[in-house]
Amino acid sequence: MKEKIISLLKQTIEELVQAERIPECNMDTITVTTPPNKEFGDFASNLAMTMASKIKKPPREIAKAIKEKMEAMGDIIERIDIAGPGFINFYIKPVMWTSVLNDIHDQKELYGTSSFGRGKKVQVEFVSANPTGPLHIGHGRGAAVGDTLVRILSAAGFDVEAEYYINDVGNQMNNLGLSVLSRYRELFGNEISFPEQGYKGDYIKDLASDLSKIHGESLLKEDTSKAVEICRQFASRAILEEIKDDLQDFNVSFDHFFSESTLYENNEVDAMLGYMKEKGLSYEDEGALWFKTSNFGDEKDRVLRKQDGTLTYFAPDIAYHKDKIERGFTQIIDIWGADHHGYVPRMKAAIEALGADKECFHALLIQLVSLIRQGKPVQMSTRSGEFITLKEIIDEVGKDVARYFFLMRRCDSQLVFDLDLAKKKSDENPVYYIQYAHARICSILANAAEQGMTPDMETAALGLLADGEDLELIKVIAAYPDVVTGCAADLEPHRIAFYLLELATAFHRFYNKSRVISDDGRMTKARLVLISAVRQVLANALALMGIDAPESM
RNA sequence: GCCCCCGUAGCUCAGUGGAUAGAGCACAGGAUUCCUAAUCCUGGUGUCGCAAGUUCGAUCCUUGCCGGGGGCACCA
Repeated sequence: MKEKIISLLKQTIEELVQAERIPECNMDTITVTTPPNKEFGDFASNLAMTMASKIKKPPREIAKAIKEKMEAMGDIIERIDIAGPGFINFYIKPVMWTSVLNDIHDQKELYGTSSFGRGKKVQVEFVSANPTGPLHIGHGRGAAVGDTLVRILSAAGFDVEAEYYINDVGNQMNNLGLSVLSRYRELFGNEISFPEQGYKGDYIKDLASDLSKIHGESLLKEDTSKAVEICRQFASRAILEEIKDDLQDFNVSFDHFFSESTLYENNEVDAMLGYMKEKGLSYEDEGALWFKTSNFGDEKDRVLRKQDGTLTYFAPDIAYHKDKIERGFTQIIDIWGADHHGYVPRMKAAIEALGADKECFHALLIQLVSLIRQGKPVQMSTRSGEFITLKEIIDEVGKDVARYFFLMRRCDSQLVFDLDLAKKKSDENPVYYIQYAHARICSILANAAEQGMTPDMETAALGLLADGEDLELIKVIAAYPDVVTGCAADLEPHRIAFYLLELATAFHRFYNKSRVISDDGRMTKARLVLISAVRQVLANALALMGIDAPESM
């Protein structure tokens, strides 16, 4: 509907320009918004005010010219008001709104999708936790945000790939092997000092125990380096499988798991270093190899290869992003924990140095999650191995509630996850409130079906809905496509969560004021079409968040 | 010291270069012979952290300050 107003407005301006009533102007900046108050119409534009300074005419005069022209050509518009300093307020003919019911009926689960993204290739990389331990609650937020963003971008017409980068090379992995080996030796009574930087969680003991069932005592006799290698491989594979299981239980899926080790196998890291040298972007100093990130806006240069000859984490990461660029993505979106924000300028520098447009790279930073149980914070520390895992959260509150809670704040806002609220099956819990709206509609539709009535577009008199509570509800579902494209354009998945709450509220209000199945046969038919459309939109929006739409509760 | 994010109702948080800044919770009262009461309705509160600047217009943009969190590695 908003799109229709914008195109009408553009057409009007063009005609006014041709008639030389106003001079040429830029049409791309036309904005149409939903006004803060119903009294100001269904849509409003501040166009006349923004044009006023450029063409040196009073805004109300410009608005008047637009109003006269547009009112004459509108099948959609009932009337136009000029208000305040020069707002143009549009009032849509009530009957026009009911056409959205036809759209929803025709498009079903595709209602809300668009060609906004024009099929552009986009990659979203998220979670990417090292396979050194189970996913914890912080990863959960990243997973919920990333997966939902992928679904939204896809709905908005982008060609999206979801990728998980596995850091399966380097110190952390060695550390994992050492930790498991120590626990393994412990099992056989060998008192071995546990590595200082080792992983202390109980899952390490479980892995050691599994290993002992396969290998018996044989690893005790191996060289330490070989034993560590065996432990490392066994543990990282097992942990990665567990991560994948957790993600599946969380309704999160990836198109591609990208292993860091393949960068070395395919010589991509060396190739990147060669590229840097060739372009004169790297230099040797104090025995280390540096990358001139300061040429691209970073505050200082960064080390690629350390004095001891080993590479920093940054080096393979550049090679990884080079690989992404070469795969032809027009947008590369990385979802990181907010503690990595200092890493953004150097990654942007790398993207630019690699010859790509730095605007194509977006780092979405996810703020911290803290847990509250019985009003008290739950202490967590990765180092001590005391952290709440994603699996524990899912087991305790369920996948749907967890996903919603992770998405009910803006990404850059810290999140307090209240476990008691999450488990409450009452009106305080927004997830059940929303799902209940869907279940209620299903229940009404089932009752209607028992009486031999199903929603039928052909025979329903939709004109009956162009008023009162019915119209209010229609306006909410009509806004849905704009919400989806808005989320995609600004990379803000949390807006779906807020929209769902708004839609559920609108439906519950409608339910309490109006009966769907009544003695009035014509109204019953029309409202069955209406609630069936509402159900479809609830289901579509819930699907974007990866949350179930239950038929009964 | 430098950098990033946040600061909006009692609490948790949305929101916007524009019109009277919103929701949920909490608190109080009310609604169901009828499609699920996991529901709805009615109540009111704001120095949009502080100050200056840009603007016809700033809670929003810029700068400085205050407060909270995070980051400043030849760790990953």
